[in-house]
Amino acid sequence: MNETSKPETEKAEPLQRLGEIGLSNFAPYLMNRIMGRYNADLRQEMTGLGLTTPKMRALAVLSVIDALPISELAVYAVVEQSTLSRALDQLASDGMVRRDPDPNDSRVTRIGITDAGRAALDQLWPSMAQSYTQMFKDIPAEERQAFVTTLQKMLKNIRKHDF
Amino acid sequence: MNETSKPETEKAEPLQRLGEIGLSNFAPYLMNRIMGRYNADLRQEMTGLGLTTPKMRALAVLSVIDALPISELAVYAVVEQSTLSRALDQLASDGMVRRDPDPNDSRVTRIGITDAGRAALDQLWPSMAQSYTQMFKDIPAEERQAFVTTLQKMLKNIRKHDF
DNA sequence: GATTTATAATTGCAAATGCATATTATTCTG
DNA sequence: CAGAATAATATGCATTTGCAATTATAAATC
Repeated sequence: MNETSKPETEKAEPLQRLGEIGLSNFAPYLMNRIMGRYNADLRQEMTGLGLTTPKMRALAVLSVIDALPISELAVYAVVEQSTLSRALDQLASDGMVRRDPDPNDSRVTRIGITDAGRAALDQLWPSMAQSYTQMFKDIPAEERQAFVTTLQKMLKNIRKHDF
Repeated sequence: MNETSKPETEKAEPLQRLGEIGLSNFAPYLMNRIMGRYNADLRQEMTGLGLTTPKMRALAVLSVIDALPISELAVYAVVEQSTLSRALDQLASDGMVRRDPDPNDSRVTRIGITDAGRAALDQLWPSMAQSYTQMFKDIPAEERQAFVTTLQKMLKNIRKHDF
């Protein structure tokens, strides 16, 4: 049961259909399902803090990598650029981020997280950590590690940017 | 490296922060990133077929499990019930699904996929399969299998329903 | 170095989304 | 079995979203 004979023609598998694979064996389905739950659970918490998913994601990324150009932040945060632009409007008016003009390229605006931004994220973090814990309940450290390693490979495979 | 000493008090780890873990080691981040890319890539294809993410997801689920009540379909498809309701309006008027009253419980409507629905999904499937292939490029079968197994455990851990 | 091409960010707008609620049907309780 | 609690679906509405177009700057080309 490996890639068998085929010499040049690459794979000639007859393109299995979803029904044959089954939802519960189709990784993208499972991942969407899991992240749907995770994000929905978090949304509740966020609402209380006046945050939305894009706003939270921006803050989360900035807490790790500060002073990113908006276009890069959009990639890291997995938010459409125009959506992010508006999320930043709100975050800025709430004093959670700053828009700093890039000194070298006046097209770019770099986003900085403020203390208030960090504080908001700190308030949310326990919920995120809790969801994380729940998600990996009874999954041993070794398996978690292998899982993350696979995810990293997958991201490399499909990302369009170098980060 | 197991759950160690702690008797009653559960875990006493000081709650590592995201900055310490790093984005690229935080599974939920990676999963969101990967699925964001996957979904965005697919959206382009879907637009050509007059589909949206909720519509496509409904069709995909129905291609595997037909005649689901709307509320169950919403769970499987990872779409808000109200959003799904409207997506089904469109699918129905495009002749891709049928709304069949449940004979035993007149509150429920069961959704059936039509030939046209299957046909639309068939048209989309190559793109989905292609994204899938790309995503798992150079990841050996064994590792893929382990990955899916972990995903299945995770779904069990966080889902709110029994399916 | 003027002109074309590419990149960053914002914004207008139509469509999609999620929440709360309404509506109808079912089940549970006493 | 009447009345209350629960469940399934649809809908009103304010907000959010994504796409396309716009504006402003930088880089490339001739």
